[in-house]
Amino acid sequence: MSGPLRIGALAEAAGVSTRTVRYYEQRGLLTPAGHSVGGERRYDEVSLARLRRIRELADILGSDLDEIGAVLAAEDRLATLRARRQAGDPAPARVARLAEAEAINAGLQARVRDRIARLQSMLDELEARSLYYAQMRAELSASSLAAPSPRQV
Amino acid sequence: MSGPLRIGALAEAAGVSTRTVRYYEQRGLLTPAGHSVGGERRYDEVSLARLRRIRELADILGSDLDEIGAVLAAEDRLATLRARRQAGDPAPARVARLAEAEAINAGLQARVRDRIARLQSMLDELEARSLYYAQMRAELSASSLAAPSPRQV
DNA sequence: GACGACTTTGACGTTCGCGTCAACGTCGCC
DNA sequence: GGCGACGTTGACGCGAACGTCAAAGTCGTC
Repeated sequence: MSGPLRIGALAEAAGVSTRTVRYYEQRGLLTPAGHSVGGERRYDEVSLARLRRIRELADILGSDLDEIGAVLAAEDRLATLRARRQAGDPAPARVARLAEAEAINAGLQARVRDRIARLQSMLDELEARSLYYAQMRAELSASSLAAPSPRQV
Repeated sequence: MSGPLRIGALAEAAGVSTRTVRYYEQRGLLTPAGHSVGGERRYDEVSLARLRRIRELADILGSDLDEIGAVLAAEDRLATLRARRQAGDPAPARVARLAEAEAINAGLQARVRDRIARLQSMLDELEARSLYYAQMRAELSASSLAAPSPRQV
């Protein structure tokens, strides 16, 4: 639908500033789809999707642009591998691409799992205390049944 | 065992620089246990545990000292609630403390669960693709059985 | 072709989380 | 009480991830 975007429109669509867009370009995360004759940056739907993905990753992983860049690079590589797929493709090539894709996917999974594991260990401790609190609560209500209220004795 | 620590010993025991220790103090995360007559910072085992906890949280949550501070504050509050517990304690007071502790614990759990959820959603996608790859691999090996190798035909 | 809205590059400012001097004082052991 | 190791405050430096302002050019419309 919507054609080429100027930087302001792109930025607004993604909820970031134009400065941020330019900074991402400087850091190699987002390249304009093209340029106008006068030299203005032009973007498209793909740019927008990528920019949104960057923000999503920032939300998930934290705003470490280097790490986001690494993840994006991995995802890009997966995309090109997918794009290379064609019907009359020699089997060995397909096997090789599949192997690479699986390796990249495994790498990404490892990154994410590692982070989850750290958080999970913290959550485990919190849940353990939670159980302890539940037990305390049970004991307290039991004792209050034994001696419901000072007045009632 | 070991008595009061000077800043250098504390920092080394925790694997950080003395600058970092002073910065944490400035940010309100770590207060010295006391001071020498001459004005040097003195720390103890509790300080060391806290400093290590700060680094642990940084590892788990990322190095946002404000958030780490918030978590520490919550944990501190839990600690003082625990410390207030005594034998001949009126039941209502115990109930109140328990309720507050459970609320704080729930808040911390919410924070952590939220982060885990984000990461988990990303992991889910990766695992989905992983399954897809496995299927591709199965199909490929099936077709290679049908026509094992070009040479064998 | 003029006008207003938008962009460009460049540069300086800001907040974090420290690293790194500098100039001075403290500790504790001989 | 002297000496070397260590600590104190203060200040500037640094890379990250942008915000902000200036001077100039571009875009599309009237």
